[in-house]
Amino acid sequence: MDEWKIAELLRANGISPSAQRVAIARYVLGVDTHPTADQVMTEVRKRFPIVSRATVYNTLNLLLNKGLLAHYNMGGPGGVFDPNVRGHHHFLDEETGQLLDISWDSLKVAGLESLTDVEISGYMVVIRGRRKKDAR
Amino acid sequence: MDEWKIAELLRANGISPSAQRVAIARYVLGVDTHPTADQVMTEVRKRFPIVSRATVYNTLNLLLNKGLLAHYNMGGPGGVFDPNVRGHHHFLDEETGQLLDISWDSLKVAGLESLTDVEISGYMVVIRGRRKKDAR
DNA sequence: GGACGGGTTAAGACCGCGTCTAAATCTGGA
DNA sequence: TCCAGATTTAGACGCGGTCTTAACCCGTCC
Repeated sequence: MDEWKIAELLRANGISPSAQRVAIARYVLGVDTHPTADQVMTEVRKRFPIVSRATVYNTLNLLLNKGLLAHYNMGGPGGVFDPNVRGHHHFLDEETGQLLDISWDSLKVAGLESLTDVEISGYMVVIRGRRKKDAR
Repeated sequence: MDEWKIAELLRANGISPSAQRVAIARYVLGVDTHPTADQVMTEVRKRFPIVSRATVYNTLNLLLNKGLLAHYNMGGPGGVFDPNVRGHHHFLDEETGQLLDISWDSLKVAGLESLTDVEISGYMVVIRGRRKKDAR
């Protein structure tokens, strides 16, 4: 996504698109991995050398609040960010700690209707395991 | 569970049952909530006034390594411990941050067999939402 | 009994992640 | 251009958790 479109997107969500914010959003909304805040900072600084830690966190929190980004705390220390805000599931590789996406349609969860006393706003399946060596 | 049985259990897992360890294990293996490390320390100190933070963490990690305890990092800061190590699902209350257990049998996940390139060692469904006021 | 030695504990230093604060800087409108 | 509000920066701070070091306990050997 080019910078213009990112700026558009930010504006559409009520965020003034400063240079720093565009750089951060451009990176984090485009990844197909699940970067930590620190990885975001490192990557953004390659293009935009001096961005303070506070600005990175501020911007990530802005994007979170606007629903443009999701945030998980699965294993390991520190949460990870995920630009894929549509429903999907996760696979946590126990060897590497890597978190991989599993498409929403590949799994079905039955029995949610039995939870009568809660309003469900979302759910996901979290699978832990290892990738098979021969299939990698 | 009385102290004798706790000591037995620890010994059976190769942990020498010191007084501190028994006090910690007795509390954390008996709760039906999901305490943080800090809550464990506070509760244990009610019975065993002076236990250092290091000892609490050491013991919790011992129990984790022996598989007597599980540890999650869902929402909010700091992980929580769970003495229920059999499979079950979780409901995360978005209002209070509370984490509740959902029995394994109440939900069914279909489609796991489509993940052919991984060895699954475990999985759970994580549901986010709010408890209905009128049903509480 | 007294000395030794391994395992356990205590207290506090330390570290990493994230937030907060205060001051400097930028931006856009009058 | 000038001003006011928004944004950014650097560093202090707070919290959760780990590490270090010394003290302690307890069984064994002399």
